[in-house]
Amino acid sequence: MSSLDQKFFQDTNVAIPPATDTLALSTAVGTVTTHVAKDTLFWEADPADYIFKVLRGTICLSKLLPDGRRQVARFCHAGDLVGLTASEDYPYSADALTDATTIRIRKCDLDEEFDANPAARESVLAAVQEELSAAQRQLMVLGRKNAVERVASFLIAMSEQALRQGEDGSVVELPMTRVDIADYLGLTHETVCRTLSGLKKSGVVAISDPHRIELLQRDILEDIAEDSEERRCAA
Amino acid sequence: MSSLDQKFFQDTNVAIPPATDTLALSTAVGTVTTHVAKDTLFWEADPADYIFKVLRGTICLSKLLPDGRRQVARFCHAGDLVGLTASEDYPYSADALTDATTIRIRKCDLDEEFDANPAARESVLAAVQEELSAAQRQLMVLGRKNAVERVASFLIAMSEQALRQGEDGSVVELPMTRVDIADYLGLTHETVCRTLSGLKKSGVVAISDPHRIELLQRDILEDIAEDSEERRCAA
DNA sequence: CGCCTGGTTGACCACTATCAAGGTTAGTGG
DNA sequence: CCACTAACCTTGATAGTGGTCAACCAGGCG
Repeated sequence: MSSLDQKFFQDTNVAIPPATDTLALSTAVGTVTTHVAKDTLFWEADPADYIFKVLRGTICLSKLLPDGRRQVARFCHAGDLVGLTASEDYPYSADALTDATTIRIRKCDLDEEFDANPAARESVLAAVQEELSAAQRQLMVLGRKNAVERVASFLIAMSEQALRQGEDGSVVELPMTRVDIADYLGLTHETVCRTLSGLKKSGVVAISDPHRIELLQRDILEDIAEDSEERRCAA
Repeated sequence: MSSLDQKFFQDTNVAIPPATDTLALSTAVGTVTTHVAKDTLFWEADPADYIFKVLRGTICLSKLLPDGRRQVARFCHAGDLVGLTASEDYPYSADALTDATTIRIRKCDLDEEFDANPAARESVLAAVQEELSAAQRQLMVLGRKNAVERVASFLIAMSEQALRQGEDGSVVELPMTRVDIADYLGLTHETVCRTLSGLKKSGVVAISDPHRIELLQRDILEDIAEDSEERRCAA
């Protein structure tokens, strides 16, 4: 087993939450792959021959309607698996938002790995369950929350992601554009801008650079995200 | 192995799609449980000690915000697994919309089954992947589709469900109320009513009974659901 | 330097939520 | 059997949130 092989299934960053950790896997064959920003790893409806494990960078998973409307299903960070699906074809496109490194593994090789190492399937099952759980939380965001609540939920989630990476959760780096955020939150980029400006004006966040947001009052942001009497505070 | 045990992992209805089929499992211990309409199988945040396999009836999975706003994550039918989660607690409540029968199995027993029968985990992984894929499709519905498109998508999905059960897909039985549909589609029940009335007026569907909808022009409904120039046809 | 992409803000308006009323059906008790 | 009640469904009038359209700004790059 080469060191590359090992790497696919080991923790690849500071801290990966247990549920998305594929540590238990051990002998699969993968290829380290680098992507520059705006690279497409694969397109929606392409045959799903490979899965990717993100080592570094941010990957954006999105779907399109025939008329061009776009929905971002997920932003993937170090430790996340991309492209694992039961179907023949990818159900979404995957684009690198930043320069990124992944380990790419053929799906059939993964199946072999599963046969050789049942614990591998266990850890992948846990990862998919966690992904499902996140998708269901996002259903609540898209179905029932208003614009401020959506943006607040997003900022809190990004902050928690930063914390998991060992960073300080009080500052959130946003590798994606306002359009990406809007397509993730089911809003327009204008509404995302306006809402962020509102939060800034009310002192809940500070925005020096568009891609760097400081959470000045995290507790209020959490109240806004979760429901909150306080959600009118930041209009 | 009792016949009850067998039953948990076998096809329990006319036709269950491969991806959600848990046929491969064979020796787990489950208990047949009956529920009357409006029964709650479990509440959001209860300890997730059991999973359920639906044999008959419709189960509604939903989440609440503190202020009472509700989002339905999924309607479960015969063959579906309910309550399978990586977390300690259920991430949603499960209510029976109709009288229903399930097989209930302790999570720890399922884990034992997995150890004894690795193929079991494989089939469960496929089921969870299918569920994830459905959730991601629903993200597009909630994030990017308007009212008519959402309702059309829902009717088509229910029709496909009926087809999988061996029924005629041209008539859709809706066991849920307008409020349930609204909470699933991120709309209000008034908007659901109005939209259905619009589709009825334009001749796309017929609604004799509120819970029985006939798809008179399935092709148009599909066009509306998918994007469509035609989506103005039914306002 | 000029173009292009991305971000921000404003004016206006449409879609859907909200509020309200009335209708229908099923279940319950007299 | 019928009256009463309570869900549930439907439709109408009004209002508000967020979308659309438009303009302008800032930064990066050819």
